[in-house]
Amino acid sequence: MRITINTIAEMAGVSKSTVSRVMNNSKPVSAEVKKRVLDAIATTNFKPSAVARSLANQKTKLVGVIIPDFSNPVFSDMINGIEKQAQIDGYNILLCNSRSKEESEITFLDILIEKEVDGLILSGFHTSNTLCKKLAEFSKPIVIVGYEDPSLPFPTVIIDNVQATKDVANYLIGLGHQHLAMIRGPLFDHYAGDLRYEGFQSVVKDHGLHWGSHTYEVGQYKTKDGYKAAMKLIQNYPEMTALFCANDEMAIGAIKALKEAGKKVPHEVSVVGFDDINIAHIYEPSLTTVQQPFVQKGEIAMTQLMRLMNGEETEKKVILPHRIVERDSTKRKS
Amino acid sequence: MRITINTIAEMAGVSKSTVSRVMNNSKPVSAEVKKRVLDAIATTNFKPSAVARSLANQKTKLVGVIIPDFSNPVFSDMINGIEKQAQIDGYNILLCNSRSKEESEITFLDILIEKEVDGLILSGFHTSNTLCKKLAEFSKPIVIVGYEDPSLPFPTVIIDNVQATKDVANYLIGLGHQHLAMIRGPLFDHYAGDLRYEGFQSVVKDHGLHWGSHTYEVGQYKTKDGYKAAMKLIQNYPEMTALFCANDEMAIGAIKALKEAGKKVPHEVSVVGFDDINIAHIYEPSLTTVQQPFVQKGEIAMTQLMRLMNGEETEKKVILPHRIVERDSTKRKS
DNA sequence: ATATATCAGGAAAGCGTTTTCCTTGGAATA
DNA sequence: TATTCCAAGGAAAACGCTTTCCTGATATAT
Repeated sequence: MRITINTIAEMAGVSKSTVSRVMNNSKPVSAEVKKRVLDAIATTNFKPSAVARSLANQKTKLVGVIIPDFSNPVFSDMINGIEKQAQIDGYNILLCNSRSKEESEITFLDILIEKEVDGLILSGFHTSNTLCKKLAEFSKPIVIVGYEDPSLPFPTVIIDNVQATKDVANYLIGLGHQHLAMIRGPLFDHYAGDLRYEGFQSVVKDHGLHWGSHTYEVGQYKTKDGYKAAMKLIQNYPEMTALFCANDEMAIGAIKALKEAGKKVPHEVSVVGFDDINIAHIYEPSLTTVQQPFVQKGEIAMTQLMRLMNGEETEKKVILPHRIVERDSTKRKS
Repeated sequence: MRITINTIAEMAGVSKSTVSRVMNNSKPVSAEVKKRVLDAIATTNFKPSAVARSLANQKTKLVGVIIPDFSNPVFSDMINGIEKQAQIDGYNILLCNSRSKEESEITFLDILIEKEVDGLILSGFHTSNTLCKKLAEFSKPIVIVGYEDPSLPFPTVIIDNVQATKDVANYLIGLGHQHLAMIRGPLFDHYAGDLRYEGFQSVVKDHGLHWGSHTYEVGQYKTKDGYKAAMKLIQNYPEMTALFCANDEMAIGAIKALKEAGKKVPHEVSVVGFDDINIAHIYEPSLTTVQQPFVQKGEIAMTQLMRLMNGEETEKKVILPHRIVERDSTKRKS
């Protein structure tokens, strides 16, 4: 026989209402009765059922988190932040790895709705009509983290990707480089592919430097994409002395390609990455890159969500700081 | 007003029992009635509440996963496997990151019990008395993955750490090395610290080679630990030509130290890691290491758990294969 | 002294399902 | 034709809590 609130009520010789009141401090209970109840709870090691509790008060203390890939350290750091913050208010996270597949996103969304999570954190999402409709129907708080989606009306936590890449361009130009190239992310993706290109290219053009279809390539953020793209750039744009990659993995692939092509990094070509994942400072040469606060991103997203779940207001958009971390893969043009 | 099973029942002009039967195929319902119900469900977009369902049938379709660190790629791969498998039977995972803190483990365990998860996967745990008691009280299936704990009576999924490290020793000796050293993990930890030392050292001794307190160091699995430990070994054991590290991160730290000390890898010293994390093949020199199937580990752990939750039997211990991946950090002794 | 407010605690309804136990009408059997 | 079965579907209990509403007793105000 399972121990329930009734067991405790009987043992303590009170009604279950009283037990509930003791557990939740929801109404005063005389000291003497309270002691009897607490004793009964302690001796039986009773734990109230979160399921029953959720049904009764229509709160699950669960938040759903949908991310595209949690092998990616970028996301696991973020989840770390989310989880850390969630713990404070006793929330648990229901983690869903969509593997960037739209059908998974839909399936997971349905599951999370059925599980009646109290809120949702989205991080990389195919914004189809089906999805938008479902998100709209889901009448509980939602926060988006890591990317912007103008078609979605939810609070967002991001960094300023355009400004960050402008900074990179200015930094490289400041080092005396005149022939800049870029390996950008895919077009129309949600991982800031366009934004990061946008900023970089605009500064290069503003300085009247060389820019055209042969000065950049597109990659899918993987090491091998960086490698391939760099190989092409070496061919098409041999004057290049500085290369900016839209994430660190591609940057490392690019460095590999440059080495193989006999171009020394940083002596002949400076390379800059983006994200500052762990490997960036371990690799040799250690990678100059744009650092963004992933853990904090997760923390703030969760904080925002908790505010919303408490019925409070939040800013529509939080922009977190980024900074360039200078390491051994860049050097003043000699 | 919320849409519930009652709404559907009214719309279709049937009792809620019938609606439930249609949704679960739990009893035959005439084709005509079934259609009315399904129509009502479709037009209202009704989703039954998982909470209410859980309360009624005493199953949550949730499994708890407690891991010590999910920034570690070793664990995120495993979670990937767990999650992938869980999806098949419609289970969701409740992820708990204990950050290796015993109090967190206890707190999470309590939470998971309250949430009435249907099963538990443990991966790295401080086996205190409190914890053991709680685990015993939790009367639902538990599977342990990644480490062995003789004091716990639960099914386990692991690799043969002792054999793996024996293989490494034999491999290095086979390459002609006579002066082997090791950077081992902490004593008494659950991440195979002792086991990995055990196997390696026994083979070295069996071959009558040099072994003593100056031929190995202890590290906490981080890059900087590997670096420091290697520095000491270079001092204390300058004849060393082969170094085995209990994980890849320490191996990379060690290579850094060796380079700085002017010892070329692999020409003067061969280095072997353990785990084959992503960085191992990206680093230069790429790292010879022991590969273990993390994703599969997670998958199998979850499969076992699902069997148990279905009341089926499972093996007490599953041992997964490992293999040495030979890369550029090792070389025949010249 | 009487009327009113305050307080602790119990009874019962409600949360949204599933499932057991009935009822009913028609088909199959005697 | 009378009896037995069976299938479809409804009523109600159950799951384990929270919360509203009520009661009776004690304290306060008149």
